[in-house]
Amino acid sequence: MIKVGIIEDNEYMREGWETFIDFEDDLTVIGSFGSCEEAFESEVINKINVAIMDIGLPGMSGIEGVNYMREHHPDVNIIMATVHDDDDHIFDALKAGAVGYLMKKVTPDEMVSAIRDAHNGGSPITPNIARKVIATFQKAADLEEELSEREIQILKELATGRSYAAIGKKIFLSVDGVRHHIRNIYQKLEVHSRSEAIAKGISKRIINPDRD
Amino acid sequence: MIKVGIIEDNEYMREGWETFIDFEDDLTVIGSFGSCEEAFESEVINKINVAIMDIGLPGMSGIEGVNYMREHHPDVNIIMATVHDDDDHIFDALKAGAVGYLMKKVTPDEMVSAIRDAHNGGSPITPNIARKVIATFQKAADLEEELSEREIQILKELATGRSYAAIGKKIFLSVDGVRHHIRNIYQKLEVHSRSEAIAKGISKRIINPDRD
DNA sequence: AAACTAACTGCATAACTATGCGGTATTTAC
DNA sequence: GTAAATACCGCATAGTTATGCAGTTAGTTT
Repeated sequence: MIKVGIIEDNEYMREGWETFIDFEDDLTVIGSFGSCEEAFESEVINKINVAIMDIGLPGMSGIEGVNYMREHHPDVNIIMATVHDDDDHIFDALKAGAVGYLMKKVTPDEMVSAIRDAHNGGSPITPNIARKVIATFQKAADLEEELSEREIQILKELATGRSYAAIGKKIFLSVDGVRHHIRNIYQKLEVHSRSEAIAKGISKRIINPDRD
Repeated sequence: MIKVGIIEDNEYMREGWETFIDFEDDLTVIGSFGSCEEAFESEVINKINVAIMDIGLPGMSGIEGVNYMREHHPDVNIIMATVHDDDDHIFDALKAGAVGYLMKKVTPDEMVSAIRDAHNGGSPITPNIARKVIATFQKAADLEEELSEREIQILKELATGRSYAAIGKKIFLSVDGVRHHIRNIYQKLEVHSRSEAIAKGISKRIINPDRD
């Protein structure tokens, strides 16, 4: 039995969700709240398995609520359910720790399916939003010139904080040889400093410090 | 009618997929190949709407194939279907441009549902992989000390390439005042240079150059 | 042949970064 | 009162970065 919590200020929507979620054999709504504050004061907050969270709420916003939940009730899986389909809301919610993101016009079938998905370790996201999220992993195709393998290698080294001299020692070039490549990198990335090159290189998925 | 292409070196698997995909009213397999090279030489390659792509293929790998498709047939939606559930394969595939990622043990129902999802602008991903992908957006919780708002602001400025003096002018501090904060940032992030701070700040989702 | 390009190198120099050391002012706790 | 922590500031200095200018070598193109 998946225990569901709903945090949504519109009471008609809240009751509508409650009704069709409770209709499912394996789901039960154990708490339904008009605001985060109300939810956090309840006795059931730590018994919820999956929470459906609106973003635009009175008082504390849904995103702030996710931050709070992540800190105080980290085992609750939170799905955002909202009208906001802009990047800021999407990525702020994911950054805060939401595991799913649904547009409010989602069908009852899709909602219960999403709850099960989230409970089973998945990440239910409305399709066009999911595509938007996945697209952020794609290597940028809008650079006029691609960096060579050598340039990418050097950019990776820049991101580790190494000096030109240390990089040169590692790849068997003089300091000025390294600098020559770095000039090319800056030109291709249309930046003017090491800092900009690193930031842009990571943002455009040319390098990835977590995995390189 | 969604036109499907299959690129998979195991012929039994290929035929199995073909059979149940063709069984659907709205799906049809218009091409089935044992390798990327074979697929790219075919006359139907540019008619495919959704391609199911293995990663471990003879000759060109599936990920290299995605890179090629993205360049030559950018309208084809590619779903990886593979046994590899490690980060490198996942993120290399997404980086290359795959819109979906399925573990091979996926059920026939899930596969056809994924094809429709991808065709309709979504991003079908096996649940535990999707969760892993979404988790990369979460702000890191493993830092011993959180950066203050002021420190985050300064880190954002560092990533733009501004000098300490320019940053100080912007936020009404002396160069040495800025430097004082920067020392604190380095300490909290456990880094020793501007470059490392920027790379780590982006990786840990403390700052996001695309949106800041 | 000459011209062009890319990779590597060098030198000079101004600006910038990071470190060490020191300080003041304010707030909080004992 | 004292002590500790935080935010801001200052100075000196060595190391590093970025720019401008120049060069050599090898390969490719005209």
